[in-house]
Amino acid sequence: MENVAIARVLAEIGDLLEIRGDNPFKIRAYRNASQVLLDHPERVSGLAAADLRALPGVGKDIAGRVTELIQTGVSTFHQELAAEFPAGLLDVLRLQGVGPKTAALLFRELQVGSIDDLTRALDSGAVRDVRGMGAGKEAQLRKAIDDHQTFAGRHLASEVWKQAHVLLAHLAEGFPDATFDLVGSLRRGAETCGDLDVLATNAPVDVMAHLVGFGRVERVLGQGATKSSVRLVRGLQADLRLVPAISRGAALQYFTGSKAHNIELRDRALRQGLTLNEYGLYRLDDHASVAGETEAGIYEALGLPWIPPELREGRGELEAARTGHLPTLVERSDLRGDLHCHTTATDGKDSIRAMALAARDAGLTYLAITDHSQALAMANGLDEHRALAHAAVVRGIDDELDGITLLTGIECDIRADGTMDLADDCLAQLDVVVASVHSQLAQDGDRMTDRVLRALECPWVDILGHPTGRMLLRREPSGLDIEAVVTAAARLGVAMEINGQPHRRDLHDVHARWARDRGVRIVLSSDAHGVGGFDHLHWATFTARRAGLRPADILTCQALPDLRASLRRHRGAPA
DNA sequence: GCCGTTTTCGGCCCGACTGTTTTCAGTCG
Repeated sequence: MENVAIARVLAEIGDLLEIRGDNPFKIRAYRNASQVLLDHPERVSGLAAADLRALPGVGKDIAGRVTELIQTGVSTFHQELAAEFPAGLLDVLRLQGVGPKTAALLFRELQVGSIDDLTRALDSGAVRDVRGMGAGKEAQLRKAIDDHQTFAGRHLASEVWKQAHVLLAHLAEGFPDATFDLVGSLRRGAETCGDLDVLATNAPVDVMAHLVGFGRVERVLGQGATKSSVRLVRGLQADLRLVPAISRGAALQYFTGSKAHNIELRDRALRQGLTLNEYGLYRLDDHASVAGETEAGIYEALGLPWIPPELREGRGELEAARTGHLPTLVERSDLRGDLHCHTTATDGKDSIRAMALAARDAGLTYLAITDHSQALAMANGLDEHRALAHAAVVRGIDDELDGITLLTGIECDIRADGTMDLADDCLAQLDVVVASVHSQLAQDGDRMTDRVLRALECPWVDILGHPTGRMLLRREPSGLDIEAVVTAAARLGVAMEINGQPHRRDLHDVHARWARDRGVRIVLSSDAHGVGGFDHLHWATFTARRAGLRPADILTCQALPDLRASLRRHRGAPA
């Protein structure tokens, strides 16, 4: 059983307990444990009972439920809870403005068990007659159902980033002396965002009216003196918070999150006789302010170094900070080269020369040209003959360029049976080979794993490209057994890619951290298909930072001579 | 239900906005 499946059951237990009105701390315990399993890189079903218990937030009871799930595929506790309420009530719970009390009330008074039931109840006028409801609540529920149908789901971080900067420009135009900071999951470098969070300081209350007047606002969800929410075009919710300048550090900390990180940090504050909110850090006894103007000051007052936002996910970063084990994370400026891009020879939009100059402008000192191989006929993939001719052209252009070195290469398809799409003697004549799966992604897990393991055995494969094949918000990862692949890659000296295309971000941060810990060397790649594509390295860097990677963990942070020597073809398998 | 540099029992993060309730509960982030 996969971790995500176990985590889903635990989370649902939390939801059902909440509708039942159970102990809120018990509900939190199930949700905590769910998140812990989701973040855990190893398959929990393979853990010994003692190791399961050792996971933070997993105690005797939850460990028992997880063990039952692994052994029988179901949890009797979960089934008993689920039998108390219709399954569709959980959809009602997830509507904006509907919490456990409202869901339980609607079920109890009106037998609402699904969103369809709720729609009927609204149409019949029954909802407004329930005590505690009214015409306002009725309208709110109608809007929530409307939004649920139109705007279900999350948004790709790169899309949110674009909208964020248009919004920031609008805000700054109205209030040039104010400071606006992007916070929330976007600042933490997340892959997708549920909403867009902006913090304002040194601004008057009028900034809220200015937000509401923004041309891209479709609907105002709430407007107050310090907090407003709007729905922008494409369904993205934006929240603006206003605090005094003296509280900017505390507010940055607070609104950057994550929730799990903040809860842990507040807990730490309480144990030190302090209380932390978005305005500052205060002593519990006399409410004297201890810190608040800067974010680093908050952490410092709690006896910790400043923690980079990308690490604030409640995955042990506070303990690492306390004991002086925070890594010095890689930065975009540490990247010296890129080993994955495409040109007009296949499905890229720009020439070899244009790509080289763009890479140089992006601060890189080397670039591998890795067009597709013949299996990708749609992309005009290269056969052996064309691949070698293309390499000769790349070498010729390299001779004419200053300030950047071009490497020859290929992104070679891994065929469905695990053989490489180009002959060994062709691959051997190139500087670098990225091996990737592009077809038959729906293969079952065992076949996909065997396929990739076989490809890694090819001695000319230097890098495994976008290992799981996932497309965020579009396509699930393949059934690949990532543990088996990581183990093989470490043994064989094959590097694994963090592909920076905003839809891929593949490897995922949890897997990247795990691969690094097992001795796999990581490569950050743009997979650029045009001169603008080198921006993707920012997203690859975000993922690497979330994984806790340092420059020393990443091959493409090395200068070219060292990089060459580190590639598998020159280094072979580690001893 | 989990957990312990005060604790194996008694805690468990904190504040803003909305709608309806005339003093606050529910929801959200």
